[in-house]
Amino acid sequence: MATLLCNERGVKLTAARRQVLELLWESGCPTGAYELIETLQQRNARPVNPPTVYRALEFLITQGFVHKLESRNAYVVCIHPDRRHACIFFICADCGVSAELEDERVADLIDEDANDRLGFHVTGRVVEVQGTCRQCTPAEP
Amino acid sequence: MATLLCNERGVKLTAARRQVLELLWESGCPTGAYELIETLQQRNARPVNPPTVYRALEFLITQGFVHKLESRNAYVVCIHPDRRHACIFFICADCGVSAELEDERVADLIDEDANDRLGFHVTGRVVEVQGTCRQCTPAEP
DNA sequence: GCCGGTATTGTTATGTTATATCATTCGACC
DNA sequence: GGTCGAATGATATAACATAACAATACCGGC
Ligand SMILES: [Zn+2]
Ligand SMILES: [Zn+2]
Ligand SMILES: [Zn+2]
Ligand SMILES: [Zn+2]
Repeated sequence: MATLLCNERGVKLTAARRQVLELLWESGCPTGAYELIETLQQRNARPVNPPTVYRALEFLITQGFVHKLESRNAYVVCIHPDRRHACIFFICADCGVSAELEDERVADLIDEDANDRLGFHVTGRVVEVQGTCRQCTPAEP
Repeated sequence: MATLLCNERGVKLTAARRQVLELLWESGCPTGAYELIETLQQRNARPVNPPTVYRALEFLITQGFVHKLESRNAYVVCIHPDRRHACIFFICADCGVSAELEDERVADLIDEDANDRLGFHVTGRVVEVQGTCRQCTPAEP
């Protein structure tokens, strides 16, 4: 999947990059860079330095395979890396999972505010919601 | 202003806290914690350690006088600290200024998505927009 | 005024996240 | 096989943030 997209785009999903992406898939949760470093280290049975992982993350983010959760300093796989999208992250403060949702309406409102009220030219949006997921929210009485 | 609100709320705007708030007001821009530390150090002509500033920031954020910009690791004064509000930050990548805008509609859409699509209980929202402000955006031809 | 408890600040150390820099290796192409 | 640019390795350090405990300030009751 990511391999295909990389081929199409003429960029290389090298071993290091693929490994980081796999780790994030397996984790399923937003994961910190240093946690990735540790896991990689164990798997490869040799030292992995921060730049290795940060460079891989930079690539994966640029290619749209991974998002950074700014409010957590954590990284998570994108659920639809094949197209540009305006997404919202819902991050559970209890169990740590995050859910990515697409909602053009939010992006449109933001862009509208930017244009009409500020004359601001939008290049990117960070929308991250804190709270508790369904599993971690006790049912209403 | 902040002094009044603190009195109402029965909390103290001590010297350290007031100084940090003043610095942020003067700066007018999102400012990093370590920049605040340096400036404080110079003004007071004595060493200022990180916990001093981080504790002040924590207080100011709790009281709603200051916001943290997660995507910048920077802190900025709130433009309407007297009431709870759902705000959006527009951050210029060029000159660094940020504009805070209130828009309930965005918050409502987010909450709607959270409820209807995820069963997610929202406790907080981070909405930060990257781009260029009016001054830094060349006029259309 | 003094005492005792609580909030705040000082101090030191350390944890966590991220990047700069330069050397080395890899891989495609000629 | 030699050349060039991309990618990785390796070391160091920058930037951001908190833990832990000691010292001090503040405020009530006495
Ligand atoms: Zn995505
Ligand atoms: Zn949860
Ligand atoms: Zn505000
Ligand atoms: Zn600007």
